[in-house]
Amino acid sequence: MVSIDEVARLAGVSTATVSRALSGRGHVSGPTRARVESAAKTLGYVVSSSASSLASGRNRNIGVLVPFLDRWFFSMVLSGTAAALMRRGYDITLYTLTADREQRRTVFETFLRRQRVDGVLAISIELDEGETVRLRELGLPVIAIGGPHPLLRTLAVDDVELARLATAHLLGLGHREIAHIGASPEFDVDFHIPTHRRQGFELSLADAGIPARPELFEPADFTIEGGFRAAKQLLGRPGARPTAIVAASDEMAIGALLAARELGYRVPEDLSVVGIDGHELGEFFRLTTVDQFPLAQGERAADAILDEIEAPDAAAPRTAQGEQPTHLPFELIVRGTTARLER
Amino acid sequence: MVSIDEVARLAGVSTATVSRALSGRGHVSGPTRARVESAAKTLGYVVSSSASSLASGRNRNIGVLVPFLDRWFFSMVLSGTAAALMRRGYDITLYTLTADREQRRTVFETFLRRQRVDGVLAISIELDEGETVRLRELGLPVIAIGGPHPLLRTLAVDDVELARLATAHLLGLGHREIAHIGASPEFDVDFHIPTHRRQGFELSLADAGIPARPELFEPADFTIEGGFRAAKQLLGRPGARPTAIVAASDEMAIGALLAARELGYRVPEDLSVVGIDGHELGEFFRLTTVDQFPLAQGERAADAILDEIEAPDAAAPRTAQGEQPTHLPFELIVRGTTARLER
DNA sequence: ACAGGGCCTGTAAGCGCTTGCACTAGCCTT
DNA sequence: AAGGCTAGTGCAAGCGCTTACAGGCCCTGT
Repeated sequence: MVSIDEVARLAGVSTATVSRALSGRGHVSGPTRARVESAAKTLGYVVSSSASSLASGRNRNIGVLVPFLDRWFFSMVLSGTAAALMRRGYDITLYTLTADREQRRTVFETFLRRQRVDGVLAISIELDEGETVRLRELGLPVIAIGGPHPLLRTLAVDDVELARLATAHLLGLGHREIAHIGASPEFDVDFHIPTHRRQGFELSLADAGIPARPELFEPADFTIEGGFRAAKQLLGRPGARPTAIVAASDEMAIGALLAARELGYRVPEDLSVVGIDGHELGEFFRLTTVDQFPLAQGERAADAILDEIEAPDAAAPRTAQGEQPTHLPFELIVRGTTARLER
Repeated sequence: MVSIDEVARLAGVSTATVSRALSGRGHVSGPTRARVESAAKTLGYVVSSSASSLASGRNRNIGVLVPFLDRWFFSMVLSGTAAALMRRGYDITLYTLTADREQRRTVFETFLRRQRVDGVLAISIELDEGETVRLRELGLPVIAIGGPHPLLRTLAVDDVELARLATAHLLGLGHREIAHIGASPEFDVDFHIPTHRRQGFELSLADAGIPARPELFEPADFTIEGGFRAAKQLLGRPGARPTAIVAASDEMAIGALLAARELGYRVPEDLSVVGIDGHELGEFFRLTTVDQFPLAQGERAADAILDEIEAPDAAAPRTAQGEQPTHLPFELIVRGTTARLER
């Protein structure tokens, strides 16, 4: 591997000047910089990250914590993050946090402490207090997507409002018997997303003067299959037939769609269904949904953390612990699974 | 951050001994090792990766190249890789290779040359010759999953056999009019996977003495929607109605299932459908498929590269360039979408 | 009893960069 | 005209580890 000395020799300057020319720090005259750059290019020189990190304390590397890689939502956020970081010349080191406490501990106490990253992005991941503390103790910028996290700077959608928007759409179409497919209590580990969405659903009904009816709530597990089963319950039950369903995720909404079809319901004529998330399959199923733009979420978080790292006054944003989460945008996408209630 | 000197002082030994005790290289007596370990634990010491890398040339870090993060198959392979690497104490640095040539070049010429990784895993990614050469020039172990790659050590399933197995299953059930949903030619960039699967399909038919009928082939784009459209073509066409379909991916098979349902076919009574891959949605749709265990593929590749890196005789495996790809296992999973042909 | 050979440990020389400091030269103030 | 600045460059001291080398010790075989 070619080293900085060879570049310095070829360009006829000291290694200090090469370092300054290539990193853009300190003063280097135009012609000198050009000579150095051309020498580096000729030799195919790239700074050694370990030597550079050791000397400067900077890594050009961000640690990203994710709970799963194989779920659509997280993949999208991660995609956005990866693209944005790469654009700005940063590497991304991936840490998958499973439920295995022992392994999680290793991540926080060993992997993240190797001084390999300049900042940490926690994507949609529930952290216990110890983990949060250990994260803060790294002394690095940390940004969480999805929250709230009491002690971390957080970017999150307002799940209550999200669900409220979905529900209001159905109300606006004249529906009154609206069911909700949410999550079983044990799924509520995830920042209470299901709970918040259920709250939004109920608040929206309340706004319209409609009392919540427990028999129109059915828990599921955020999968297509779960949504399918829940919808079968909801639609197969004697009495109380809803004319519309708000599912707390697009996967569950799609499951509901398939269930409805199997039971002979026409969608949207006999039943309206709205989902939440903006899942890629939504388009095929013509699913009306509230999109939360996960790709953009990832990009935004990546840019935010790099801004924080590269900010001259690094102190400012991090002191703002416990601040209100920054709210991310979402949008109702009306497609073909919701329609005005005919009576 | 606590440094090795503090640990040395607390344990009453030299930094050299601390390094040896903690890394397991060289000889350290039992009691000394114990003292060092306890001192390290007390102080919460973790070796600085940059200092360690600079001094030793080892990074405990593997670069992983993927084409997409948001497709189920790649996510699964990556999941497996991440889990296996973490188990063995390695970090994983992720590089997403898009179609943007310029950006790809940066990855090969800058990112990967920062001497940050000890090896590279190329997951299901088509590399042009220049890229392959640059990869080899890194002087690091490289393993590709999915191939073949002429110049790289490769782990891959035999796509011809995969499709052959799927087709043979239908033949074994008595089907003779079997259609195939494969890929449009422009999708063949991916190692000719579609082409190979089509070959397997046709070979299997030939084995049974059945001539290939072009009207029973329909191209699609590997998505549910594509499979749906293709199946509609196949099943809606006058004359030549197939009694079974082999789809080159589970997503397309699911699309076909939905199309069949919409056209009033009962599956599997009127139509058998078999997919390929082992997609998570397969279970819900009761899809018969040939599983290729992507998670295990990722784990296996990770273990293989670590073995190569940690092997005492590092020379051996890498000389074997251009060797035959190691073939990965696959297995027919019979579920509910295929049945014996009733006549 | 003594050479030979492990085992265990310390000393110190780097690994390849970055950056504080020193210095020079030119330019701007006053 | 003198002092003060700033830009541009080089020198050299680290950054926090790893490891070759050397030395001391103890065990073994003959």
